[in-house]
Amino acid sequence: MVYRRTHQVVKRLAARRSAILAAARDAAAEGGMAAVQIAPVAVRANVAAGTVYRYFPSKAELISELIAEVSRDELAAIRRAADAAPGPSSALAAAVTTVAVHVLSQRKLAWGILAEPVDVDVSVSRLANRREISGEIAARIDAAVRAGHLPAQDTALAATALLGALHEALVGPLAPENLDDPARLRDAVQTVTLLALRAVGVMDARARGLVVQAVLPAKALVGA
Amino acid sequence: MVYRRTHQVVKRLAARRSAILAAARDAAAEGGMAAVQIAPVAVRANVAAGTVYRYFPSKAELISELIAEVSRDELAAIRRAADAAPGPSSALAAAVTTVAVHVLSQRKLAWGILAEPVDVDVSVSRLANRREISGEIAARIDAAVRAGHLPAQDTALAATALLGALHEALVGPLAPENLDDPARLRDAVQTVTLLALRAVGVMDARARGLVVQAVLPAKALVGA
DNA sequence: ATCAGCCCTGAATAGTTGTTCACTTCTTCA
DNA sequence: TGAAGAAGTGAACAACTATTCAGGGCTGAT
Repeated sequence: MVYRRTHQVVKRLAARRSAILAAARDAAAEGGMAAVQIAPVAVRANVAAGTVYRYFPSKAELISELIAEVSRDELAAIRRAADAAPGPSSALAAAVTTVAVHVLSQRKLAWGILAEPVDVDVSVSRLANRREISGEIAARIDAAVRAGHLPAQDTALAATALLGALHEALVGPLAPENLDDPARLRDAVQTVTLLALRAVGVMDARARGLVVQAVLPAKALVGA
Repeated sequence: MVYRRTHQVVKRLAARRSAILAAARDAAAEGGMAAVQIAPVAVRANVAAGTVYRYFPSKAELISELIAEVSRDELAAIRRAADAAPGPSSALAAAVTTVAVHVLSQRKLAWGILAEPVDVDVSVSRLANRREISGEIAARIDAAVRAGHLPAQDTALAATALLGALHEALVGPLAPENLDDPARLRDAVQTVTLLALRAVGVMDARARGLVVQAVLPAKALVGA
């Protein structure tokens, strides 16, 4: 053989792969999953349509990786926030707030990742990622239950319901309008977090305190 | 003119229109909105593809009417259940339970109507219908607030969050599996209703009582 | 410098599905 | 019964996009 991949080439290939993924992400953030089409993505990434297929075997695979990437980031943020909290209830509040803030910071992208149309192959991948996030929330609820802060309950169902409430209230089509205004945004996050905590059984008064605690550190993320 | 529509013909036309809508509804119930394609719907309705266009100017229009029809039924059911309740809190509980039961009785259809892909024209219609249902729930929350049963809150946001929680927990991809089993189904409805009531500020103990009250009459609907 | 082998290109292909329309069939009424 | 007009048909058309592939260009060892 008279050709072998040089380190430089390997790096360029990796960069190109990232560029394609980033282009897909941008497209999704702008126009939802429907806007993630091979030709436009290729243009954004400065490659030809055919090149995309040298990096991803199919569009479904590309979208799956995109979803996995975004979900990974979100899960890590949730864990970080929750682990930094002083107790199980605070951790739950922090987790919920983190989801709310994340989802708000990229509404269109979140919508695409969470709910928009996709074919079956993608659904499988998406489902796995959502399960992980839901599982994380469920674990936090469970911890609070075991600590005696919450009544016993079906934590998996509760976690799913909480995520549904957050998503619908914040990024769904019925979500409030002016969420670009930081003050409104904070209000929305607080309101929804309060609802979520009460839903799993935190007393109203206590919930209000937890919300305030949780929203403070989360503010830093809003810019991100 | 030597031709005028006879009463019989008018009736036949109306029947055909209904048949097409029903075919679309069936298709959606079986395979989601993606399965609502002109050709298959036409076959189900025993007409040719072209005939569909004599009754609906476009696919978007057909789907919009389908959504409107289903939403109208749901809204009526919610109002009926809530109005029959003895007080504002019971009414809210009844409304929530009704949504839960309805959504469960036609999961695929509900999913399609609520969340699945559709083009812009349809989104507008869908949005209007969801707004109505959300508004109805908001009104019920508001009534309970005014009666002093609940803390003051952003009722519109709360209503949206509740609907999101219900949908995600009951028909979303993370929903529990064996909801065909009636016992499980009732458990799920109860659990989710409890979460919803607590979310808006009903005390745990009182919420449990309301749930039991609300689920009894709603049982009748499950078969429907 | 040279050439084997890989990467990239983008026009062509193929599959899907909404929509149209020339034609047929049916309904009404003189 | 016959003609006017409406309703129904379904094959053809059109638009959109994922995917392919034959050929051009670049990279790296000799």
